[in-house]
Amino acid sequence: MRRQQQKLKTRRAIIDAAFNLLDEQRSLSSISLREVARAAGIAPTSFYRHFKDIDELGLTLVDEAGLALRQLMRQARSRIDAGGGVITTSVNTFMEFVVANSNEFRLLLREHSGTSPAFRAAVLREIQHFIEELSDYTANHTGLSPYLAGLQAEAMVKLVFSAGAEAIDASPAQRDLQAQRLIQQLRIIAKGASFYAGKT
Amino acid sequence: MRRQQQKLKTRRAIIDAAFNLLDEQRSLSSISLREVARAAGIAPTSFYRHFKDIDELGLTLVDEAGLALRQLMRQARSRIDAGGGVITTSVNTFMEFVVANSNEFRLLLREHSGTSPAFRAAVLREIQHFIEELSDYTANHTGLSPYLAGLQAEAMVKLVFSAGAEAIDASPAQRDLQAQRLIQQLRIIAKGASFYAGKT
DNA sequence: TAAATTAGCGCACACTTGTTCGCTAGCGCA
DNA sequence: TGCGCTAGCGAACAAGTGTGCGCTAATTTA
Repeated sequence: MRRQQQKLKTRRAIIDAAFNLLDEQRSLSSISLREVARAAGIAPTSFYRHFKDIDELGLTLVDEAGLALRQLMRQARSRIDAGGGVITTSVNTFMEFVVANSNEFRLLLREHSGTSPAFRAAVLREIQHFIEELSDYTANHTGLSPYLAGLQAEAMVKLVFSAGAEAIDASPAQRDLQAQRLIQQLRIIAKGASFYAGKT
Repeated sequence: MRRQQQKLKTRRAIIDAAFNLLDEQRSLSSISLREVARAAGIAPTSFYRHFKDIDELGLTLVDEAGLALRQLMRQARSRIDAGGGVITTSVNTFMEFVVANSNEFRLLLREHSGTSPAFRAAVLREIQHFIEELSDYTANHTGLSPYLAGLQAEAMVKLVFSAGAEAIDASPAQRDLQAQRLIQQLRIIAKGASFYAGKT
């Protein structure tokens, strides 16, 4: 059994090494197999024992990052149930994630508009998941029509991701300001949507 | 004088060649100097007669794309003055640009979240310009406070760019649907903002 | 007309890249 | 204990990269 554990361990080493390479200046398409192997402390050829491609590694990274974000949202929802505004709690949780897992978020951000169709699709799946969850939540809690809830959720998620993109390079003070602005913008959307719901 | 004209001509050839390379699968950081030179019909070393770096070429491309977009918005404003809804006209004009100049828009989109700080800053400047213009416009035409107008403009521009990112890979039918959704979302924001203006 | 400038080129160099091919050392099962 | 399996390695390859150097040919200037 110790054999498989060792294999999992170096697989983890590869993944972690790749995440660490994805800093401010690097993207998935710009890191090389050899570079990852070097950082993971293995020979370039050993990489193939764990991943068929560097693309396969990339998809794994996107999945891991998306999973981390999804887990975060569950955590945020539980906090909401414990009290506190929906919007404020969600935004603060999101911002915490962006700061604490900047490389993961950067990965999602870059590959969302990146050059690889497969990566783009993978990120889009994650975002769509996000929108659906938020849409269901607001439909249940506000009585908005499913269509309007979806419209609102889509707009909100897009704004949140957009704000996250700015926050990632900002100072803590700037980040607070951006969070405040974002919260106000989300409230505007919520008000606007409820207005349209009342009209129809 | 014919000497300088020739130089400008090959400079243009380089720029155009680079734009043509920036298709669905390529980004600024993934195109090589030699590749651009090959596409422009010159020797790799001749590239240096026109640009110091490939980064200098990149900044030139960002500037050109931003300029094209700005010119487009002027055109949109003139159409609005001639009649037609502000939101509808702007969205339609924007979508036309995305389709007609997909490589230019893709460039802005990718480098907005790309790996080069210089490119990111350049794109951000263009977007900020956008937001300011829209903010001024709405402040003048709706009587919203400058702060609220800015908040609204920022949210709108972010949504528009986000929608453009999706539209670029979509079929014409999908694009129409996305445009419709975007228009509704922008109206929601407008309504929400006016509500907040009335309250304060 | 003679001299100076310069856009463009070919050659060369030192690197980095992905991937194939045998090989070895050691774990896991019988 | 002995045998099979396999994670990991080193060498090698063909291809691509950025960039420095010196040259040519033609335009511009004096």
